[in-house]
Amino acid sequence: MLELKHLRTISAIQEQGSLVLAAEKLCLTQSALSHQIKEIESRLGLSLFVRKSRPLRLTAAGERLLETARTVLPVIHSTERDLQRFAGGQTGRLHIAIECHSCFDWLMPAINLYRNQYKDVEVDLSTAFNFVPLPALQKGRLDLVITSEPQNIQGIHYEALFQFEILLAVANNHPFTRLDHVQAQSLREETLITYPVDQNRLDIFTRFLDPADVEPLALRTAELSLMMIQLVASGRGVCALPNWALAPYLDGGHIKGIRLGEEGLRSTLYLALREEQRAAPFMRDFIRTAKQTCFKTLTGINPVEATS
Amino acid sequence: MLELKHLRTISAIQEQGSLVLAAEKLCLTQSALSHQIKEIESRLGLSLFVRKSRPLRLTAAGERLLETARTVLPVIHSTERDLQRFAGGQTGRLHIAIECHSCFDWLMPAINLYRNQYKDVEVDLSTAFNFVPLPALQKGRLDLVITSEPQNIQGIHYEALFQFEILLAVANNHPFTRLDHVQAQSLREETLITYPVDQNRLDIFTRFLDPADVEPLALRTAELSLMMIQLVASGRGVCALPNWALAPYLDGGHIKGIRLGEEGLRSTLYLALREEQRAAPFMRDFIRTAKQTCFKTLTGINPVEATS
DNA sequence: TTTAAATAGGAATATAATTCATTCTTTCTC
DNA sequence: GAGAAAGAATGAATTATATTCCTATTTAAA
Repeated sequence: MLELKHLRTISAIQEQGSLVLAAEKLCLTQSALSHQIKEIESRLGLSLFVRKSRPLRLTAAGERLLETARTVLPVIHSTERDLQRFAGGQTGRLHIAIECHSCFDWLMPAINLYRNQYKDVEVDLSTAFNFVPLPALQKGRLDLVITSEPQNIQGIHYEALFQFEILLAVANNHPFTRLDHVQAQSLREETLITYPVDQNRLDIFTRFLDPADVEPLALRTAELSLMMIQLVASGRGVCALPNWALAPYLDGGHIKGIRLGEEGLRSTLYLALREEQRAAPFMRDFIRTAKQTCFKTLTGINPVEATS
Repeated sequence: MLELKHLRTISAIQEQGSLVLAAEKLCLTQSALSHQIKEIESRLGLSLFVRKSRPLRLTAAGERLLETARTVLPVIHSTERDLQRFAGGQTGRLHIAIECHSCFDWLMPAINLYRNQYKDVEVDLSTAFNFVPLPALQKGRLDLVITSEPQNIQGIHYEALFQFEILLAVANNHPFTRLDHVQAQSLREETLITYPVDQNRLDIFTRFLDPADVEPLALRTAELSLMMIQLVASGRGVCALPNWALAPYLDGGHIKGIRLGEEGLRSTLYLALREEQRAAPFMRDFIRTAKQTCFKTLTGINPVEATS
């Protein structure tokens, strides 16, 4: 029934005082406005303007419509502006999922930095999934996934962050400290401490223990890497952590990091995102911020410039 | 660019979760919605929905648009409802002008009564004009004029209220009290008290003194009939007032009302309004209230049922 | 009363929205 | 994982709508 066109018209007429001027402002002919008003008036069954009067006067009903025009049109206008900012990639949404718990260490500072710059990008971080992250990313439920296992999914772009090695953290007085590296079999007699997540999401199982068909003597969980380190330092078990998560505690002298297997358990950490958002400024800037924060936060790691 | 159609569509899709259901709700085909979305998306240069997902998910831009839909659509809807009430004559505007100052006496109670019934009819009363009321009525600047001089103007309808006689109020001890009526010439020696308005708007001049080419000895003005009465009672002049405005004071015994001329200065008071508003409930009810209030407020007057 | 300027209206035109018929996707089920 | 079912996208034709052009009519000012 009512359309924005009518609000724009009544508003212009009221402003300009005549159909001729209003038409000019709206880039239409006087005739168009005349027809338009006649149409809406007959549809509503009332008059919006008092004829036989110049400048055109609004009736009570016309005033009511004008009031609505004055409240609605600015809302529409600012919506259009906002949408254009979305289109220009000036703003957007960042629903982030991490597969790697230790990533909190650098991700949080990165998010905080980024928020200063893009105040109205909605940043949201989730760790507990009841869904697999990469398909969720593809379908737009997520916008960014931090993963060390890129899968070849259509429309997903991976941005390499850095390479790292997963080390086995052991107490300073642990017999392993005399070895150059440990074999999977050696863990049969150890208590393994992990994050409280499914085993198939932990590299130590999927890439080290499972291939050798080894199960540790016992398992226990801890929420934070700091808690794991403390347990390890007091000799209550061993745990697998990325070298950069371990680094700050090695200096303390209570724990040591041992290579897992002859080759070491090496990985690259990636930011996964939808191809279509790759070029958007709000996304590019997040990627840049994330990379910079990694350099600053993590010492002793190997930055990667290449992109897969 | 944006149209209400788009807001209605995005809102329906979000509500129903699919194009098929949304189309049904909007009484359109699924194809229409699909085309519509495609069109606005390409015009904006962004996606509103994430494809490859069911139920359809909004993108960040889509959410922004939905937010606008949720604020704007209810406003539009209530505007449409209000306009339909205008069309049904349930509400409107009453800008009233009176040519007869004494009419305050019954008009004010009438307006107060009416306001209880029609809370959102905007009632406005003006007495001081820089314009002539009847043309202003015709052009919609006024909606109701109370006059005793109907003019034959196209599109104006007159509703007769009551007949009255203008009497000359004189002090109880005035020599005129012995006469059945006074001639215009008799006023040559009197001080005439009037409302402070132009003489050609006062019947005592236009219909009594001017035709006889008589000017009173002196003129003075008073704002309210009560003040005039007090001046008259204390012998400081005479004044012409409608019989009904005079009636309450005649009982007090301080003043008397004398007929002006042999025939008396008789008039009928009319409500003038635009023909097109004649049938509107809010107008009909005002006319009814006005008539009833006249009956109640004014004693000793002659009600008129006929309509010119 | 005349004149200049504005609005109203009819008919033709141009534009835009909708449908129909169909194809392509996604999701669900076995 | 294949097949079925439901939903979404698309192209072309159709329909509906809005706009223009041209002109008649009306209004306000000289």
